[in-house]
Amino acid sequence: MLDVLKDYLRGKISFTDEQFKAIGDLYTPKKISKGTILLREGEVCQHNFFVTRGCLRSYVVDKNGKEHIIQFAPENWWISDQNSLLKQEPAMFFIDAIEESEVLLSERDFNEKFSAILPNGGQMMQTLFHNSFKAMQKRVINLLGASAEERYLEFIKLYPTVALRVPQKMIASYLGITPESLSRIRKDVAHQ
Amino acid sequence: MLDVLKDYLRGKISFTDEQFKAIGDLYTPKKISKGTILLREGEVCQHNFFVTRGCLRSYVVDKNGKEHIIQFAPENWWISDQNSLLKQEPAMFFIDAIEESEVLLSERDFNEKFSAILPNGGQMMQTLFHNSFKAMQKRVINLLGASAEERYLEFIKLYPTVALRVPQKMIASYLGITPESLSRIRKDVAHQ
DNA sequence: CGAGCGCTTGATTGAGTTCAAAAATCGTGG
DNA sequence: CCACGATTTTTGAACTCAATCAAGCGCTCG
Repeated sequence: MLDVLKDYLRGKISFTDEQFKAIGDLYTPKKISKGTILLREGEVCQHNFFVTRGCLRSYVVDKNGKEHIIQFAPENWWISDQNSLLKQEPAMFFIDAIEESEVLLSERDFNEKFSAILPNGGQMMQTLFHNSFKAMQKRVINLLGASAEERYLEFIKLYPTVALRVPQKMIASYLGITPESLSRIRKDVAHQ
Repeated sequence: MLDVLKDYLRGKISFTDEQFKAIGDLYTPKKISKGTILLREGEVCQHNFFVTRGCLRSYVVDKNGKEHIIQFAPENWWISDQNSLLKQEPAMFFIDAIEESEVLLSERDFNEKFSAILPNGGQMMQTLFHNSFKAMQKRVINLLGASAEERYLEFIKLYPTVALRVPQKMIASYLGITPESLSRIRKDVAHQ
């Protein structure tokens, strides 16, 4: 499982085998069976998850019991409730596995330890965080201005692999529409 | 104008008068007249703006020419295109003044200089950034799950002062609805 | 003081929801 | 490996919330 992480990091930052060994020690590998809930709303998040196989998601449950998916995390993505993890506040959302998955989990102090091993490690983590922020901004812009169909097309452009392996009702939940609407949109799109 | 910043910082971090003097030197005060555009989509953002008087906003213009407001920044708020500023990439949005305003503008290297003056300065800036991220997440959740009326009520709870001084069509633009709809929602809300 | 902008109100339209039921797919145990 | 039950997806019909189009009112500011 660590080799997935190694390949991922190669694209972001340079490091020696020794350094990577030290980084590997910051992670605990774990198999997660489909459906397992790793974090519940209200709990304090203790881990950051790097997904090496399968797929996780984060989501909220609204007052009517409806799920709204915030993020999908397939291979090479990380996921957690950043705010809860860093400030040790109650989490805003749930995290669970939507496929049989394998993750590398890291602790709250990961960032400091990572920076101690790799001088630009802090820089890199910050960049990743900025990217998340930018993605979230784009999503707001999309929700404000684009139709359901446009948002769907945007989604499959952005997450082509996720779009194929995830149940449609979850994509609908991510887009903020009903599964019925997504089904109809897909029919329209197929007939151009 | 610097005393507004001083009061603001007092609530976040402790510092001596000397330190504050050094911080003040990182900022350039500027009067901005209503309607002035400080950043355009596609430009590279060079400044972070801390608002000491008036109100700025950031917004995108979609393919149909419609504006969608991302953020309001009244007194004691900062605003910029973080991503553009830090990575020197083209900005995603516009920033302009919706009232006669006064701002303190800081350069790209502000964070390092600020950290050099105040040991926990970097920590503080990071916390502010995390808060922005959390706010953006909440907005996504709201857009996914709440009705226009619920979003409006949420808005006036979160920005009671902004709700009173900003034109309604801009609030509508922030909420992702038309001015007509907002007008009707307000009528409904008034009659309970 | 008039032109233009912002807000309101009304009538109509339309995108997406809800409810219901059938069709397709998945997963599990025998 | 098949069969059966459960879940997911599709389809249809009625409905609803918000958008669009259009007109009128009231400011303000030039």
